[in-house]
Amino acid sequence: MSDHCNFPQWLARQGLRATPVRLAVLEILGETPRALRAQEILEIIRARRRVNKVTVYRILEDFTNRGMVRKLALEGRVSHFELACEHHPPHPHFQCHACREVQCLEPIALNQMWTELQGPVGNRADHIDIKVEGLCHKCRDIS
Amino acid sequence: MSDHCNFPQWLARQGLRATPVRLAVLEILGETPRALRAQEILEIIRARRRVNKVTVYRILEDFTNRGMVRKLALEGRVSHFELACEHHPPHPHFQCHACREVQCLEPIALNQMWTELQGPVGNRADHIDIKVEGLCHKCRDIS
DNA sequence: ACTATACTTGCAACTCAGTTGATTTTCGAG
DNA sequence: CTCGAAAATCAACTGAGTTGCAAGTATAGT
Repeated sequence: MSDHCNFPQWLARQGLRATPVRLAVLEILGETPRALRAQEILEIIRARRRVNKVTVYRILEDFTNRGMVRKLALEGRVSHFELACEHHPPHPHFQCHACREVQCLEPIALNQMWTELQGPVGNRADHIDIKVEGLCHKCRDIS
Repeated sequence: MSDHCNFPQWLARQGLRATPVRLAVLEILGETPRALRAQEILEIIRARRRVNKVTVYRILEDFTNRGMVRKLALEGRVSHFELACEHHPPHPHFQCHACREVQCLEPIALNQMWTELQGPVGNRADHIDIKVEGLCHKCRDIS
């Protein structure tokens, strides 16, 4: 995904220290072409170093609040995360109901839908999430 | 919402007994013009009669599997539910980030987006979910 | 360097929506 | 009535995510 981003610099601009765990979270999200669950991120980091899950959850929460990462509510209990850097603007997602993986789709013109969707007069829309469910090509080949 | 539906008949067609709790779940979802959390449904039923939460969760799960109810994954841990009867076709949702209530928006032409969004070649899209986040008119008035 | 301070991580215990399995109750056909 | 299936209940569990606090680590000021 966005290997274009300079993560240490990004952290510095946010007034955050470039600690190993924070860098690992950003790198993992940057390397993976799909949205990841917190637990997946945790496991990938643990393949390299010892980390406590609380640290990862707190970093993800912090990044989300700062708008560095987007937290997606795509299915029941688990959240998915993806980079929210300049090279990875908001876009629709595709979740396979077999493998549960979340692919990122190409961004589409949201502004247009925006006005159509505002609903009850007086509501202020801040954000649109589009999720497509189906069967991905990998799972389709298997079955 | 859909007071048009004959719930006992609907249950019969599904081969289910029209028990008080099942009817209550359908009536509550039918009366409320927004998607409800399982816990809200539970509390509303409990205002009328004694029920175990497991019963409500199992009924909601069963209805969801039968396609009588749609289960929405709109935010972290809690699911929202809404009737999926003929008078309540799929549609976008609006969630207020202040009161967390979920309003139902008017259905829009999904078929058109469908083809645009399929993403990687070979993926089969079965369903589209659109969620708008923002501030509802009620919360807007308060602030 | 040296300490004070703030920032970061770790640990253990907790929360809470939702689930499981086994048991009891209720209902409807015969 | 009564027997078997469907439905509801109970208690105990699951697991992603949280909380509070202690311990460790980096940074600024002297």
